[in-house]
Amino acid sequence: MQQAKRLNLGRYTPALFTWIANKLSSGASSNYLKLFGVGIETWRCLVLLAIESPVSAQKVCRVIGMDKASVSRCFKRMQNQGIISVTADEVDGRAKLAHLTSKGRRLHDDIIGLALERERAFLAVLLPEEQEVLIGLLNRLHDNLPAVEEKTARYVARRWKGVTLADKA
Amino acid sequence: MQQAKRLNLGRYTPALFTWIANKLSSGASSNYLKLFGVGIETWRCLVLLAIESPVSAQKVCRVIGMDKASVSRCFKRMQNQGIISVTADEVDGRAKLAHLTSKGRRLHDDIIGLALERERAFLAVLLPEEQEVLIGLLNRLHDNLPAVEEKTARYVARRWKGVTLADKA
DNA sequence: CATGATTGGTTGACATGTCAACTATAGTTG
DNA sequence: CAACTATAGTTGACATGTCAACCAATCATG
Repeated sequence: MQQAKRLNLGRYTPALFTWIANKLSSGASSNYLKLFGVGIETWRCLVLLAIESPVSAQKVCRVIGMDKASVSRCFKRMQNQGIISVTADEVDGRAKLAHLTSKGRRLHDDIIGLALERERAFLAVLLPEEQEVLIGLLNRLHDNLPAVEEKTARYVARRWKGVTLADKA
Repeated sequence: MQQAKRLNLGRYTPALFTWIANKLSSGASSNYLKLFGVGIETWRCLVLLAIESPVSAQKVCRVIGMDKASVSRCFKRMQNQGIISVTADEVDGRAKLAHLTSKGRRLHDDIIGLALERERAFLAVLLPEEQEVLIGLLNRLHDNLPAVEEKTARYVARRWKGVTLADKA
């Protein structure tokens, strides 16, 4: 069985996604840091807090796809900066609830203008219909991510069954 | 002038890109680390080395979009692991050239099967025509990234001219 | 050819992202 | 209710990604 020997970089979608996302995120992060003193993590939490406050760390993880370790550390930082206040959940003793403060609200309202401007610039090369197509494709691909890991695990089990790192060293 | 107060997360493309790319990359990285003892950075360099060897660090930066600091450290690691050998460029005394070793070639050929399997699983929810549309859109968006930073800089200069962090603290 | 600007690469510092181990509380079930 | 399991959050460790400062070699120009 002949195996493909090289990737075509211009058509290898994981690389394209990584490249685009990294440049977008790091550009955003460095702008937010310079102008507002907060990074992209805080901004992501702010986005959800502006939609729903109070909110638990858990919910942030589920909705924005951040790791719970990131959210935990980010909440602590935001609390120190006065962007959120934290209370215990009265129903569930394990959970903590983050409440957006007025300072946090102002910060959100400052950043959102820049965030939307960046998105406009990013999508400017696409026609409105193409933007709709893109959003639809992205959402379907996003929903498919769990299946990618499942299929990978099955493939690895088949193809590399019993092979360990030492065998290849 | 009324400003949008919240983002619609399901339609905010920077978030969708970040989410998809992070999950794809970290899933790939953890698989490559477990099975082959190398991370996603090494794999990215390997991809280019399989297409073109020898290659300079500079070229890797340009083609794959990695930062030169990452490439520099990655090359050093790969050299220690015997995946590449490094020679001086005879034409340009500053440049170093990375040559894929036979061990590196075997590693590449092992990983590419898994990488392609992951891409297949990822794209499985799209029809072939949709995959073509996606690739086209991604390439156009990718080419537009420099313009995003330029436009952002102009917007910041207009909107936040002379405002410093201290003013907002 | 001398000088200054540019380019390839290295390094330190730090932001971001992930995993795994751990604690504490909730829920489930015999 | 006791034992088990699941869930929310914290923390340490480390992979990845970026920037800025720096060195050395090259290039461009007067």
